[in-house]
Amino acid sequence: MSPTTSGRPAKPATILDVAAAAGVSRQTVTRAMNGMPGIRESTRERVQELARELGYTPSRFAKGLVQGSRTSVGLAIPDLTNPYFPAFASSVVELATQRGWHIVVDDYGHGGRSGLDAVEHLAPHVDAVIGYLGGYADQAQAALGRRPLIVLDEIPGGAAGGINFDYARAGKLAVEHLRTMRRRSIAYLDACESRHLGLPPESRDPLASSPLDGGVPCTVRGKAVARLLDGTGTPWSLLAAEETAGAARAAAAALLRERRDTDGILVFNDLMAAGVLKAVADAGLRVPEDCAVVGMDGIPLGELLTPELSTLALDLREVGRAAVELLDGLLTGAIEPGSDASRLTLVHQLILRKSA
Amino acid sequence: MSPTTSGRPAKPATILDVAAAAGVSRQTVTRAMNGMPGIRESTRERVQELARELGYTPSRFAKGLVQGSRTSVGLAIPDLTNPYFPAFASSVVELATQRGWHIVVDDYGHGGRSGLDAVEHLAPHVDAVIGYLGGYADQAQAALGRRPLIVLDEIPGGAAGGINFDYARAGKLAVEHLRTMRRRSIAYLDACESRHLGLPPESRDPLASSPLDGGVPCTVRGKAVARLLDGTGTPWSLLAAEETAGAARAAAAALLRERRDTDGILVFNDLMAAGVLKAVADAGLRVPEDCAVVGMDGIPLGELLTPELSTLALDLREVGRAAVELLDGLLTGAIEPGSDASRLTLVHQLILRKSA
DNA sequence: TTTACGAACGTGAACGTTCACGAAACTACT
DNA sequence: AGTAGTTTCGTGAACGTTCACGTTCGTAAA
Repeated sequence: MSPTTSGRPAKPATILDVAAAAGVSRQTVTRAMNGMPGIRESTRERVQELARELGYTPSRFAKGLVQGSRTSVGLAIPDLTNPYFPAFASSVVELATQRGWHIVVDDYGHGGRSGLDAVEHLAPHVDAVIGYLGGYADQAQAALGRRPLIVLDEIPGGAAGGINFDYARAGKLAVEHLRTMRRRSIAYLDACESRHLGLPPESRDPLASSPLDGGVPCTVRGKAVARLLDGTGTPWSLLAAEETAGAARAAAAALLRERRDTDGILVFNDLMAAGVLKAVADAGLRVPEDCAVVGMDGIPLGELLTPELSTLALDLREVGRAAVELLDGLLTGAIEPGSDASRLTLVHQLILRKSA
Repeated sequence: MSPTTSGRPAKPATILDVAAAAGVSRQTVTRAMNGMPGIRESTRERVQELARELGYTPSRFAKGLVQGSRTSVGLAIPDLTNPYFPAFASSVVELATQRGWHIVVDDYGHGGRSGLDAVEHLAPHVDAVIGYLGGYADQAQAALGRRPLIVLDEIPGGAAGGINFDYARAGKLAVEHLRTMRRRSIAYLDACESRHLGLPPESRDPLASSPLDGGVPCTVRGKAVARLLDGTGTPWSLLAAEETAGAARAAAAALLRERRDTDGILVFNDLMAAGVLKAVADAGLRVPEDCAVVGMDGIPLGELLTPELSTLALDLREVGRAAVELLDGLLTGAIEPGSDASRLTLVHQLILRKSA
């Protein structure tokens, strides 16, 4: 038996319904519901009881209209299926909740949507956006008007704030380590998702999607790694795959068939590296003896793989913290949009486990 | 250079500011912004341009107040760090977005918060909630009043709708398979997080947290498995660990030290099973020859482990779809809250890969 | 010229809440 | 009893938008 007497789902009860039922005024109901002073305790209880019975829920619209917006923040995520993003999102949600913010999430990985689609979907409902937008940041900031936008990875000029990663430094750590290990034939497996290029899908370089030596890497981190590997003077292979473990596994399998001497693979991210680990095992090779594998991201999953994945790790909770604090500064006015203080660069740490 | 002339961040522009700037009325601005008919095309463009320059964003509160609530749905998640939940959330977000809904997410896994805390945090901002609440469902439904609540796993009577899983059937599949494999000494590793008990933390049974044979399993699926294993007549071990791979690894390590003959382990979920896989390898045993491992959930991660994890798999996208469609039915009135149509039971499928 | 009519645009009202006041009732002290 | 102070409660206004009308203007048919 439900506590409500009946099921007349017509109109939701308003504050006036409660006031009438209790024989008091709007304001008294407000005081009762919001724990405000200036009301007799017995009255408060009576009103609250009545409100419960009537199924009264204060309209968030009316409340927001008069009180101004409590902060509700959009979170644009390319793909919740890649453990990197939930790890990041978890940190953001935790810190946002601590501040009393609300997170409205959009995973734009399905249905051919872009980061811009996500922001446009989010825009009418939020006061700010944090997100991995894959190159649409300028247009996204335009869609948000004055409301702050925190872009992660590959910040263009237009966004209010953002966080970058130093891929040159990260790549250097990995490449130097692989050379210390005396690896002579290194490969880099890049991602070929168009969103990393920051251009609409149709304009991406088809060569970069080819399984082997597809011209130029299409991602920022790929470009950084390519520069480093070019600098070593030794030959190296470039390949690209979709940003999934399965696609990476297939691409690495092809690589190991065609370039038998490959003895070290640096991978775009940890999820893809997990696939590469599988491919090396499939080929009957040992990791790291026959072929070392280094991932990028630092997701917890890496420790569960066999062999445990060596990786260029980001402190994911720190990334989330930085994003939230940057946004906080922007919202309170402590940080000027577009200023130096609104940009931040985080660095990777080379974590050597078993795979390299 | 920003398109806006200056930086007077005082008050955000309203529809009246735009109307004044354009020399027209509120209503004309409304028509221009919302693609309504009855306005000259040249006027529409002029108003839109002006709105952009003034940084005008329609107040979602005022709009919501007059138009009524478009559906914004809360999603309460125990722990985004467990790949199961992002996989589920990804499906929910995708389908919700297709319907024009918005998802407000709360990960209550940190800071000692409960599923009820999450719902209470969400309640003032959403029209419905979907979530894994771990036993607080009745109180959560009370906090939501008339608004629909879809509870996953362990539905009590109070919630408007919910999805259950048939653990008896699932456990049967696993136990029968282990017995077919001639496993003589089976262990079940349960989770000991209090939220699975549906009781506040302080009231959980301390015995169940002990590493070995800690009395009675504290989760619903643990109870179902215990019943099945008791039915086999053969001895079996019960242990419990926190719901992380690391804790599961430690618990399984202890088990393998103290019960050397253990040759089959059924695990609460896939994440914990990943830890168990590690523990078995740590102990110098082979999977599945020396000790078989079966997980539960069916997360994609399982395929990346070595050996690949056999598991009682749910179709996670299907779980999300069911939740969204149930909520849809509740919101449109097609489904009566609490009716038979509002409850749903999904079944696991035994996927045999390499670990059993 | 009148009439009719549609296109383009404007105005009062309403949505449900809180804020800033003011009014009333009750208490305590002279 | 009179007065001051405090507690409890009520009322007009405002928040920014859309809805349901009205009004104005121009054009074409009568």
